[in-house]
Amino acid sequence: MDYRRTYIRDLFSMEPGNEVSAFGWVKTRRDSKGLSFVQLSDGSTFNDLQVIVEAGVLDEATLKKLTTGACVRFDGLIVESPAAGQAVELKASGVEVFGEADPATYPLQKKGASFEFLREIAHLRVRGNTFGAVYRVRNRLSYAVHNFFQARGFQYVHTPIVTTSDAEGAGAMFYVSTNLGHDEKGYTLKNPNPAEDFFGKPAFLTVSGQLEAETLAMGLTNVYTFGPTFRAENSSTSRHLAEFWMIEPEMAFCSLEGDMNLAEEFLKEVINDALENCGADLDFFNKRIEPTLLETLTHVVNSPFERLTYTEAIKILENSGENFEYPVAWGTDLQSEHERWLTEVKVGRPVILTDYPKEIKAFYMRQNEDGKTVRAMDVLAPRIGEIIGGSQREERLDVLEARIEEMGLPKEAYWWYLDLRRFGSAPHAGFGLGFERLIMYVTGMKNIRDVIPYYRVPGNADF
RNA sequence: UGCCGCAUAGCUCAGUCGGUAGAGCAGCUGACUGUUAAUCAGCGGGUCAUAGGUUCGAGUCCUAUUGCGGCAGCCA
Repeated sequence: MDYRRTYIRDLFSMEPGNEVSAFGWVKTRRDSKGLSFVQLSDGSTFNDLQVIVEAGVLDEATLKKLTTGACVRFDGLIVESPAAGQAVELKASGVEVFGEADPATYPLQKKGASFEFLREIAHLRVRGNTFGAVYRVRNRLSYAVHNFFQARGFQYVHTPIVTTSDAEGAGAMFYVSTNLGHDEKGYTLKNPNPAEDFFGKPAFLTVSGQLEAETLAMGLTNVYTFGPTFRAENSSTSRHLAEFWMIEPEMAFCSLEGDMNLAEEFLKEVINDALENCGADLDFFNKRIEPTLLETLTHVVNSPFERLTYTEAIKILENSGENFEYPVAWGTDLQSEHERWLTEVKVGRPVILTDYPKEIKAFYMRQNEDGKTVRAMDVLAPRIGEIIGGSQREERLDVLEARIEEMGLPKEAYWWYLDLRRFGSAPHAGFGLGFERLIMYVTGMKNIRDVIPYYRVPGNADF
């Protein structure tokens, strides 16, 4: 056996008459007098291969092993299908069963399992229609992300996953330590002093690669990261994970306008890539998960994003006549209900909001001339809310230092970040995009736990 | 972290006024010569999340705990 085999995806385009072998897992078997139909999947495409087993080809004992979940190789002939539903099928001449799956205990069935139940068997859910499709789209989008940036001369950079800088300010962090003992009572801290721990100081899992990506952009010009990120927030919602994948481009010689252009181009291109390359999967999502999916995605690809300043958005919300649970007022952050109304009701497609009050945004965002707002942008999308957050960065040393002091942040910790402004500072901008939220948007899946193979949330890190 | 909801067969669920457990699917046995969420007939399958309480009697009412989910905050 060799990895060079014909995937089931490729068998569908073969001429009838070809002698082939098909490897995969049995989805279902339907018996009729004289012949059996086996649906076989190898995950290479949404559609299953229909295998015809005529009476007498296999002995009764072998046929009985072809149950849902069993792993097999069928040998046979590609033939035109006489029935509707598929153009070609495999007429079996022989089979090898690699692994049986006891039907009495195999937990997957062909019908009606809830996503909540499937999360408990996350190691098997990939074999179902929905999760096979989710993971294929996830793969294609990953590829499209790299294509997008590489085609524009952006260099892929790897920022650290373990960091001793707790200064990003993007959220609660996981502590990293080797200072762990284990005895019959359980786990204990061996030494409470971080100075004697592995790194000689407290260390954490990264919450963002942005600050490090900025250093790399100040030398490589246009860069991007695409890697895992960790947030220890106790947030249990359908759109938060403790471990998620983030895409963070950073561009030298770029303003907020350029940043917005990149964000819009990016979303349109990768969504269009999925439309062109994951057709069967997206058809399934459109049929079974989110009935407006294809319409929405096509609309997003073909129409310009609405761009509003924060101040304009506040005015629109104040005049909306809507009875919001939380009041709208300049200077406070928009609530989920406000963002949803803007993007879902008012505009009906993605909205980019810019120039937020400096008090509700991070220290590194570039201050506007008015002294009140900063060059920040959020891209809001219907169904999922905030999908991108970005800004033009403050490149002026004095302004940045003043802001750090104003916010009471430890200036010493930012010595290397401030060096970027001391030596060859450049106007620059970037954004962060949660990859799982992008997948939710493209697939229509409602819960972020269902677009990553193994999800981590407060209280759950199984598998 | 706060608020709300849910927990009954392997899965998805019903269970009326508090009166002693039901269906579909899955599984098993069989029928059927083209099925594709196959169909048809039959069979087996339950500590009603856990622990207390109220009651003659609790799946049903009350309390606590655990698990899961939704929303909010935080954000991506």
